[in-house]
Amino acid sequence: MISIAETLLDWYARHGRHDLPWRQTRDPYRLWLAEIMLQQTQVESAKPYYARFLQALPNWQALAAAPQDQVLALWSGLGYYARARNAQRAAQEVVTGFGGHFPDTLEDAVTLPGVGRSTAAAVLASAFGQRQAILDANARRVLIRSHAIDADPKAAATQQWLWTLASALTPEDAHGYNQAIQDLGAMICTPRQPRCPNCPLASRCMAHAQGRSHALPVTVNRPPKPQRCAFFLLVADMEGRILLEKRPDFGIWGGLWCLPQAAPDGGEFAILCNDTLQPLEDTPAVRQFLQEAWSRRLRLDLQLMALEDEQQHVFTHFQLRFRCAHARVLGSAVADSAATLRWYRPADALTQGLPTPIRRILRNLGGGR
DNA sequence: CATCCGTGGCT
DNA sequence: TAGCCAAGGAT
Repeated sequence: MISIAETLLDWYARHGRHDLPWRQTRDPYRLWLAEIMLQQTQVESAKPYYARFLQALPNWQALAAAPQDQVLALWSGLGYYARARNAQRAAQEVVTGFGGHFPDTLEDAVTLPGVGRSTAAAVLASAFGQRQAILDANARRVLIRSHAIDADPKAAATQQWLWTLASALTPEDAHGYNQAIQDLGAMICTPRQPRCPNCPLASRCMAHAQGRSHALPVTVNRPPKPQRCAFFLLVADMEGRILLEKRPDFGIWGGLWCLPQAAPDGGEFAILCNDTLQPLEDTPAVRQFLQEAWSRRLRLDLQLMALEDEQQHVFTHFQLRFRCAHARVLGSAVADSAATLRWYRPADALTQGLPTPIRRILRNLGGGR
C-alpha cells in the first residue's frame, strides 16, 4: 500500500500552491520570515506584507540594524505585533550569535525569540532539507480528522499525541511533505465544509469513514468576550500636527504609535461590568476627568471639544468600545521631550506603525468617509 | 497550564 | 450578523 506521505506528495505535485512567494526560495531568512508572518495569519493576508518587508529589509543584517519603528511600520495592520519585535531580536541574535546564519539544529533554532518548535521545524526542513515534522493548524486538522481524534485539540496530552503522529508520518522529504499537508489543510481539509470527495486521503480517513469530517476537530464553546472602553485623544498643535504616543514594548499594540488614551477608571482600557451603564457618556464630569487626566499626563493645557460617536474594535479576547475626543491646546504646545510623545503631520503619522483602528481614524481625519 | 496577543474573511 | 478561525509562541 502506498504510504500517506507518498499519497500527499503525489497530490501536492499536481494540486499544490507552488507559486507562493516563499516557495520560490531556500534562503533561510526568507523562509523564516514567511513562517513568522504566517503564524495565526492566512496566506492572502500575509502576501503583501511579505513582499514589502523583504523589499525594505532583505536580509538578517538589514533587519537587525533597522529602527524598531521601521519594523513595526512594515508590520502595521498584520497584528500580533510581538512577532515583529521578536523577529528583529531574532535577527540580531542570528547576526551576533550565529555568525549571520540561521542555526541548523532544532535545539538552537528554538532559542530564537518567536521561533517555536513548529516554526523551527518548517525552516530546517525547507532551508536545509532536514526531516523535521511541523504541527500547525493545517497539519493538526488533517491528523485529527484522518485519525478521528475526539480529544480536545488544545489539551497537552493531545498535542503530544499529535506531535508523535506528525513525526512518525513525516518522510525524508519533509520539505515537500510539510507543504503538502499544509496545502491539503488549506484547500481540501478546510475547517468548515471540507472537500472530502476531492481528498486524496479520503479512502483512509477515519473521520470520513465515520461521516464525522465536519464534526472534527471538536470545538469548545467560548464564553462571550468581555467589553472594555476607552477614549482616544485627537489634538493638533499650531501647525496641524497630531499628537501620538508610543506604546511600551509589551502588551496589546506593543511598540506601536497610538492616540493618547484614557478610560473612566483611570487606566487605558476600562473593563465594563454588567451594571456599568453608558460608560462613554458625554457628561461634564467625564469631560472634566478627561481634560485633567490628559493635561496632567501630556503636560499640555487642553480644552475638550467635540466627542465623536462611539466606535468598536474587536480583539481576540475582548471587545473595545471607544470614542474620539477632539481637543485644542490652550497652553504651551511644546510637547514633553519624552521619546514616547511626538507631533506628526497627518501624512507622516500614516507612515508609522499604527494599530488598525487608529490608522482608520487618522485616515478619515481629512476627508471623512 | 491558561491567558494573552490582531486582524480580516467567511458563513 | 455574530461568531469562528487562521502556516503559534511567550509567559
